[in-house]
Amino acid sequence: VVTFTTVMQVYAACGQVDNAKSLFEAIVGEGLVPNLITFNTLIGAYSSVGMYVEALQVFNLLVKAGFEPDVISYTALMNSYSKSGKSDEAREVFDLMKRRSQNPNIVTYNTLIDAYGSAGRVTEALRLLPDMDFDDIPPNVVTICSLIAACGRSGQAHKCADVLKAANLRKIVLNLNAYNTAISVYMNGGMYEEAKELYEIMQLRGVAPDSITFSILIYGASKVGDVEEAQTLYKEMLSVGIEASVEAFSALIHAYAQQGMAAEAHAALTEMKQSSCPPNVFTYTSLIQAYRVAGMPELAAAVLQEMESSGIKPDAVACSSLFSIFNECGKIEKTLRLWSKLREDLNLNEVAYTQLFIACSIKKDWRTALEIFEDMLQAGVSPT
RNA sequence: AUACAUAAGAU
Repeated sequence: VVTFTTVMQVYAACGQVDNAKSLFEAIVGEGLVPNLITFNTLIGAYSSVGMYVEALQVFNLLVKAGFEPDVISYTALMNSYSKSGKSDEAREVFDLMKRRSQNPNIVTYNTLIDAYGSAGRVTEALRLLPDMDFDDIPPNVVTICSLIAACGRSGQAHKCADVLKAANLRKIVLNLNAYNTAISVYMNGGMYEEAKELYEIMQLRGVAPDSITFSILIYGASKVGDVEEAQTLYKEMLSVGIEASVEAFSALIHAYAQQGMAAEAHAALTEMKQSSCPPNVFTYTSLIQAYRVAGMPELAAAVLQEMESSGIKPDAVACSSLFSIFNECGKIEKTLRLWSKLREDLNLNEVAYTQLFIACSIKKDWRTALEIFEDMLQAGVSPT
């Protein structure tokens, strides 16, 4: 059973939920008896992809098999709700476990905080800090990082300061991820000064920035249209001995794109290939954007060819970008052709679908619009 | 052997 459970965990770790489930069934088929850890592993597999219905089924199965759910069972179930934005349901499980006198631990609290945070409910998330103190469960760096991220998701970057203060007060040492998250939240909230200040502070505290830190700073500069600053930061990164990365290059290309500096964007792409930093879908999406802003839709379309030849599949964002370019220059057929080509193995999002509807409405092709609409509903994308 | 956070691209 231990062996099987270990393998299940491997499937879960690579998001292969179906295989994890099959393995569970195989265990039972072999006449073996799954133990509590086996059940918990399967709940965890479902929870990581937000399949809360299935997670709950396994939870109930566990009880039916005569086990008492432990703190991990409850926490994993909470996480399945959290991942689908169902913070109230996560809270219910939390309350339930308390009523059954199972004590929440730090992970349980962090999961609940993240459930609120993912749902954009920072206030509720922050309110849990005193509860943790009351329960004698000191918050840790994960707690802080979740709260910081929550500030960003709810568009309240200014509340980050409170979280950082709370961390200081409790002598919680922030790690690189926590700093990066906070800097990024400040950047996205337009609080450039605070972001820069935190960048200084992290170094004072002995946390060395990495290429992600610099990418965040570069994106921040590109956000305010400061290409020079973006370039300076990029050079600074290299000068402190941090290797160029896809992330940093992509950030730089994004900065060029915002200004329609297509030549520079393309030059950066060439350079990254030479420095053995293979471009990813983020890089290409920014490059497409560069051509778009520069008013060169043909070259934007050509990026798609290059993606194909380098084996990078366009995702929903890349497609929506291309769709809107085609729509803008009246190449409606191209939009629809790309869709029919990719519809089999691509999950579009609401932005991409909207561009498809725009294409149909320009063409007054209501039949196709309806077809796309049905496709959208089947894909589980709800209209906005 | 099982549960938690962690930047960036399109409208």
